[in-house]
Amino acid sequence: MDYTSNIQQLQLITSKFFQDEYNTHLEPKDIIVNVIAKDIQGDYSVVLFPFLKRFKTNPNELGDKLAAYYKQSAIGVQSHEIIKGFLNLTLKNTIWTSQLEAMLESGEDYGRQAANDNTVVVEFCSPNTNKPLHLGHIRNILIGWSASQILDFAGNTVKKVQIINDRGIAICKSMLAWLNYGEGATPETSNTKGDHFVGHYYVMFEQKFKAEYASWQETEPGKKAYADHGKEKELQEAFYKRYKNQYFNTASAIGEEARALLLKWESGDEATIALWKQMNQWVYNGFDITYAELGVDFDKLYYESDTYLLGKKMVQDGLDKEIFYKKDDGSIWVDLEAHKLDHKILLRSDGTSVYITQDIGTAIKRHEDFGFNKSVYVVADEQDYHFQALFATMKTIGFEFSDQLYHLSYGMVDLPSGKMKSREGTVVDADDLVVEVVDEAANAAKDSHNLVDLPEEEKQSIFTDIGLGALKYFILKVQPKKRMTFDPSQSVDMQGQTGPYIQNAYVRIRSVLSKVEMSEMELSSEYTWQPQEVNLLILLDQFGKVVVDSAKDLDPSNVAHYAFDLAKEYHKFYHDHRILTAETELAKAARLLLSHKVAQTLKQSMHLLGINMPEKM
RNA sequence: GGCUCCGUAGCUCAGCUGGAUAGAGCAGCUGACUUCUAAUCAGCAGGUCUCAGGUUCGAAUCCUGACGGAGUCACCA
Repeated sequence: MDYTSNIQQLQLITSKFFQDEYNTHLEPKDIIVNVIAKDIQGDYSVVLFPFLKRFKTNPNELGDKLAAYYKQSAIGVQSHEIIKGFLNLTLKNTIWTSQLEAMLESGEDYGRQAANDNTVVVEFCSPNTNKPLHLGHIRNILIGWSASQILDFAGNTVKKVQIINDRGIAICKSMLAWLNYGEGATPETSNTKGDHFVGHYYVMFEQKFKAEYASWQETEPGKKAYADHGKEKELQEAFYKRYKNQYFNTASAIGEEARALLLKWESGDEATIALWKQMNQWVYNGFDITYAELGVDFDKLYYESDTYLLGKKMVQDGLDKEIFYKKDDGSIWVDLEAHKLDHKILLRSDGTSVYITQDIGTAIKRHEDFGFNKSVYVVADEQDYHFQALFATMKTIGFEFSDQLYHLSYGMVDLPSGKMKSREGTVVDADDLVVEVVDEAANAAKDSHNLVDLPEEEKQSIFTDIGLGALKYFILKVQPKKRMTFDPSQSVDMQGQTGPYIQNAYVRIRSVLSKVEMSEMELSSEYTWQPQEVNLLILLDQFGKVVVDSAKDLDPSNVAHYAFDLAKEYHKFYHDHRILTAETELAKAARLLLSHKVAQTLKQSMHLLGINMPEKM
């Protein structure tokens, strides 16, 4: 917890050097210290260029002075070399021993940052209740979960929440289809997972609607709509695509029915509410299974049906205070031009709420509940504008905490064939995907002699860890803001830069450690660390910085790449060095303890990604 | 069209708060298991960092502009 990395120490001492020698204050963090590039002699390098002009000196003079200063300080510089403006340092062997000792002392908490007073709310997943979760939700969930873990490990108090969009026209569509065609079926009678069950009726509604729309296009009113409203040179097909929503709201019989159901819901019609509750419950039961499969949970759930009224009230208040304005048709708007945005509708002319209305209510409730220092919304980048508008609206209303709202925007997931389109049935279902990756892991393990004797249940648990490890790592290794291509065949790869590769490094270590009594092992300052061991120590030393940076940027991919680098370096070390039959007892103990720390750090890194480590594979 | 984001090896991605010769993995080709777990390791090959200017000791990284791709600009969410 109070571990200070070598780079931090070098920065601190260098800052002190400039204070002592030049009577100038430099922020330690502004002093550039790098891990040395491969193929160059040394462990760390200090970049001298930035100081040369300022202190009217040259690299050799400054470098020698600095090196001399280091040598009398605690950092333990063994030797130095000045090359092209870089001061390259090799640390004393004993520094590595003492650093590893400090790491071991921190145990599982190595890398964890001291607790601060910040509460961070992280919203993620936030599904609609009319259909099952898909690949897009999976990226969302994994990013949100991992960001939460990282924030927690970085010292914050974290609250994981979601807003469930449980009301509105979408769920009414499913309800209507069930009423008309369900014949009283339930998830139990049809032996279907609840969310899929409800989704089935949603799809059914869309199909019926589509058919109705197609035949309407052949009727006189349908043709007339094209003639009247079609733009010049607009093809029929394009027009009808554009006109679909309007048709739904004005001419569609089935649309009329759905909207009538929504009105009944809003007026609190008992039977409608009961059905709505029932269908939502089916969906929640289904979601819960998916969350459990993915290994995620939430601290608090918000429901749109609970928050939209507060949102409406805030809009009314804002109107009363003339922060917002009303158009002649009765719709209420906010002018966000001061924020370089547009005008945004807050309430429809019929008084019903739109998306942003409930988001206002939700933000307020959330602030009341947690008094957060930061509230993070994990939502795809297609909603970038929406969140700008939401935050600006909150600011316009006058909420101080509006500056603490943050949209963690992530890119949408594409398939190799292009965009996922529900209409074309190319959406990858979350549950199917999980089954697929776990099957693939089982398939890859069928020849493993390490698992043959295990009970079936234990094997299944390992396959789940590995399959999910592959899937989660594949998604999390990409920076959130980048759009990513999801190639199903690549996502189940278990070789190279993958989750299983990292898990394998851990498993190898665990296997070795299981053959000795670790409590008898002691580090000795007599042992001279080998280059590959120093490489591992350099990586381990950086873990805290990785945690801090990842928390600051809300970027799990940073942790993912770190875990891979560490695993890769370990695999190499493992290949080239004997551990249990090391040259000397000193070497054996040193390597065992080093391996132990690597295993712990790998496990912790993967934990931050929401990935479990199996003990065998 | 306005605004926002992205553009690095055949493919998937790092590196981006400016630092040394731009890195991994996959795919391709060569090798290494009677050995602590080969889901591993080593090697070969693969680049105009989209392009053009600018800033500077130094630019994949910062700025400007172009080109290419995506998103958004709903009384949808």
